[in-house]
Amino acid sequence: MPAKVDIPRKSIYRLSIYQRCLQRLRENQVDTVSSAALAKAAGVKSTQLRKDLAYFGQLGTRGLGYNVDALSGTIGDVLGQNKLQPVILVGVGNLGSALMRYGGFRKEGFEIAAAFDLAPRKVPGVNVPVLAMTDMPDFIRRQNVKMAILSVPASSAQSVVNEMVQHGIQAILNFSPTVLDVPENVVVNSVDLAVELENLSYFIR
Amino acid sequence: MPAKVDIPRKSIYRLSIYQRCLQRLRENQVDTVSSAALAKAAGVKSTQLRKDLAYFGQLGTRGLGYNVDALSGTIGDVLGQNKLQPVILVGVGNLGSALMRYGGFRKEGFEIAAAFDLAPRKVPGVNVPVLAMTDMPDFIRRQNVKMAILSVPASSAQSVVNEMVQHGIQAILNFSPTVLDVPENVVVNSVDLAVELENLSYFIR
DNA sequence: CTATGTGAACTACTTCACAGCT
DNA sequence: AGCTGTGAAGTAGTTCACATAG
Repeated sequence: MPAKVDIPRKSIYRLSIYQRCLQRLRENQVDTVSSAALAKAAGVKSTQLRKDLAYFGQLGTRGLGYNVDALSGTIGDVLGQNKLQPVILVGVGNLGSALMRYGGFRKEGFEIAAAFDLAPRKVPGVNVPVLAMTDMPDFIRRQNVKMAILSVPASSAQSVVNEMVQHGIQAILNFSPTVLDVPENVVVNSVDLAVELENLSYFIR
Repeated sequence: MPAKVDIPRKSIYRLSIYQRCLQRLRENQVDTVSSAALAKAAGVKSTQLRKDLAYFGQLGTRGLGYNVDALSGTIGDVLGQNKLQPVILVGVGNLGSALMRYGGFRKEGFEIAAAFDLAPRKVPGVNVPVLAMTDMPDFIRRQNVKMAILSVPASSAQSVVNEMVQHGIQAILNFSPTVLDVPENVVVNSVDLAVELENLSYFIR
């Protein structure tokens, strides 16, 4: 795989969007698509799409466009979708249990291998074990889990993160409304609902 | 209020973070804070914080720092937090009902005024009316609602958006995994769980 | 003639360096 | 002396313009 260092994070985000559009094309038996058409579906400019894809080699055919299957496969490799990636979820509250019930992850190559909570109890209708927080370190090591979804209250987020990271978690999707402090080699994406709403609120007059 | 046109969107996001940190300072009876200290808490560089704040005037005192109450008030004004902003939520599934139960919105100045679903039924433990989709247009107009949270399946997202926008919604927080097409004057922030995970997946080796 | 790939130009954002108040 | 505010410099990301391949 090519060097990851100087590919913009925003390009990576867009690859996911392209991938979704390609999936739809595939379902519709389309086998070739131009940058213009795919860009339209993804809501970006065609030059941007071509730049994004060019980071990963010459993926298209001049005069013709991109092969849907091949492009989708390449993007899947880049995003690590092509092998099921185990993820743990920590904090089985309102949001946590809703996320456990959300089926969309598996389709995109992720599997919630287990959930953890201080007061573990089964989430109805979901086939994921809910374990005690004290079982987390062991689970991470044994199953070699690298990714975690964090949906605990803000007050305990940092301490949970410290423990996760210490036992091998390298990437965290954070839903707690707080700024997390992590080592250089750990990636955090934060989804902060209040921040998103406030941002919208600013842009309405 | 000053012209919104050339203030970077990222600055607005950061204002929300600063606001949270200020709130904590306020709880601890701190009344003055330096850009260095606040920036540290927010996880940004102090120059960036000062630039962000400078868009809204001279808010600090040279040699001293920023008054916590005053700064928090100004940011609240900018973000429209100082009057309770009504929001509707459309799509009362797993995620939708979890969002309804999430208490954090009100604290930040937002109130879920009503929720809408094709098959409306009360969400236990929440004091928000759940109404039929057909009631939405009227509700938006009568209550003059400008903001919406969208948590419907991808397949119906665009048509719901079209209807919302037609009746006056100006800002949408979108949880559906799809690209929305909206008029120029409508703002959309999308939170796409699969995209966030894929992005993390890319950055772990 | 069509559509990709890409250096060059441009735009947006961040950081620096330091002037200006208190 | 201490800390903010800000033009200037630097960096990152986007768009343009066009050479290149089918």
